[in-house]
Amino acid sequence: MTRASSRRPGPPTRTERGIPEATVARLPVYLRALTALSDGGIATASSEDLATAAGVNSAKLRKDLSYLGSYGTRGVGYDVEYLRYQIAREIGVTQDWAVVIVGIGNLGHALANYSGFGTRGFRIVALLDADPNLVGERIGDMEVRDFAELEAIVEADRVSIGVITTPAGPAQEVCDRLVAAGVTSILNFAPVVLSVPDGVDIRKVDLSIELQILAYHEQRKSGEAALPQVPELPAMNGLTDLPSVGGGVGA
Amino acid sequence: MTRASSRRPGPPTRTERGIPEATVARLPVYLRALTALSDGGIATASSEDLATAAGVNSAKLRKDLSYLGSYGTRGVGYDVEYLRYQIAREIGVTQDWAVVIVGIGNLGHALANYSGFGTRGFRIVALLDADPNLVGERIGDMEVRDFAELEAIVEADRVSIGVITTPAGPAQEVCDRLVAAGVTSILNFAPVVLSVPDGVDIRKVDLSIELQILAYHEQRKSGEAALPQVPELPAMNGLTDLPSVGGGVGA
DNA sequence: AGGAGCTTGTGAACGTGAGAACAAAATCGG
DNA sequence: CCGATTTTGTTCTCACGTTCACAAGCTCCT
Ligand SMILES: NC(=O)c1ccc[n+]([C@@H]2O[C@H](COP(=O)([O-])OP(=O)(O)OC[C@H]3O[C@@H](n4cnc5c(N)ncnc54)[C@H](O)[C@@H]3O)[C@@H](O)[C@H]2O)c1
Ligand SMILES: NC(=O)c1ccc[n+]([C@@H]2O[C@H](COP(=O)([O-])OP(=O)(O)OC[C@H]3O[C@@H](n4cnc5c(N)ncnc54)[C@H](O)[C@@H]3O)[C@@H](O)[C@H]2O)c1
Repeated sequence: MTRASSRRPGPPTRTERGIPEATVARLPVYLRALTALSDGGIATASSEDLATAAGVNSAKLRKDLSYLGSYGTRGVGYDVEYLRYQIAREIGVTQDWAVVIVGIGNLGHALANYSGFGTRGFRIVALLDADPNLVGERIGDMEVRDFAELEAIVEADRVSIGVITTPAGPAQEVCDRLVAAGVTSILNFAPVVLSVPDGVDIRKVDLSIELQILAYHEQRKSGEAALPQVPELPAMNGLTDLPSVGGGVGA
Repeated sequence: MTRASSRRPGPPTRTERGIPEATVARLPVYLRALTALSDGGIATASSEDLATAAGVNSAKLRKDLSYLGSYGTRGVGYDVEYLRYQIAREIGVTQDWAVVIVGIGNLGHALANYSGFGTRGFRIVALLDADPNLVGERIGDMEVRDFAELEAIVEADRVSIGVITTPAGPAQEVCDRLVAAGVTSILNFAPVVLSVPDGVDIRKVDLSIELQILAYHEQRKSGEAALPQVPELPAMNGLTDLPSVGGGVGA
């Protein structure tokens, strides 16, 4: 509210260091590309190089980077190490974030075994499950602990990120417990829409949805003019016959 | 190119049954919400009900559904079963799609054990891995087969969707093999940017990126006015000193 | 039969994102 | 030291996505 109250069509009125969501979502990709270049011994890279490595258009990449500041050198390009550090700082992965995983079944085990976290700014501090048969099991150098310990762990380790890999049924309940315990960011793998209060960020990873999106495009590739234009299929009749149960869904 | 070549501000010139990507990405969510309502014995639901269940704004939901046709009844709402069928048909999950999974490590095992596919329009026809020690292992009612069998399997089972859960290193090579074998849609879990020819769709699921996006917002929540405005940090000096290795990244 | 009350489908306004294009800045060769 | 060359940072324009707001259409009650 300090400046830019004129509300003119001008530039999107980026709120004080506010970076567009679309850009935020690409920064990690750039970060990874830079790390790869760095590991390959490359010290300097142009926006074209980086864009290729990240799989985006170079104009977009330059504009994205311009939100962070002017970290390139005209006529030369970007210093790989320097830019990498700046992006890491902007994202917030120069420090380590403590993470808990709830629901150590198929997927939870896979995540627990995954080594790619530590190297990327995250530290798994606890594996939690409600099943007494699982509690105590060792996975790598960690041990599955009882979900009841959640609150104590969140407080002790200053956990701000929680990962939900329970079945869909208990996911909302688990989510509520996480939020109540003080977790303010949640990554959800369960196929449900979780509701959280303002101030809590939530992202979901949903395999079925990804596959269905692929299926849609796949169908259009093969189908094209194959299917009858609009099948005008089964019973639209059922509707008028119904006693109109409608209305009350959930809340 | 048939009609609407006037290029006027008018409606987005939806190409013959072309549904906006953003809408396609939400249809699976609606489908799931409808299935839940259906299982709950609800026969009719308003756009408001559906929107709540799907976690979106009701105007958006109505507009999304309007791309499929007019399947609702004014003053009443949508017939749950009927709409569910129409969406499933539009996405293409009234038929089953054959899927292969390549790379049966931590994540591949989890996916192989996951029961949520069959019920959603997908059928896993093969689990493939290059590691001879894994080949032959039974997972559920399937057996891990050698990656060399890929081409035969793709042809025999008309596989159009492939899932990559190998490490990042071999992912591009695996991807190329899949494409060469005839797979035209790929879901990639490896943290690399895969390049594919036109006509092949690719989607990625990237855990680290999701966590980093959460971290960014998390940092802004806690930080706000805590950090020094622009740390103006380390060596931008390094740049001018360098022999300017720049240029040749990859290709 | 006619009007009251809902709820859909969509037109229009607004906001965000992508990409082309170019001026400004830096290097390098002469 | 100057002009050619390279590559960034930014401006402008167009496309896409979201949300509001309301007329059209349906049901139900009187
Ligand atoms: N496995 C996959 O490949 C896969 C793929 C896509 C989506 N998913 C989704 O991910 C989630 C987990 O899948 P999975 O295959 O690992 O399931 P799973 O059944 O193997 O594991 C779920 C775990 O959660 C635990 N749990 C249940 N209720 C709990 C509670 N209230 N508090 C704490 N822990 C609890 C269970 O004890 C179990 O260990 C599911 O929602 C599933 O739909 C899984
Ligand atoms: N495990 C996780 O939770 C997790 C999380 C995020 C991302 N990922 C990514 O998913 C991928 C798989 O992870 P993971 O933990 O299951 O790894 P993993 O090492 O356990 O499994 C990889 C499997 O791929 C097989 N493989 C290797 N090269 C192959 C080839 N050329 N052809 C066929 N198969 C081949 C290996 O034999 C192995 O079985 C990785 O790219 C990883 O970065 C994993």
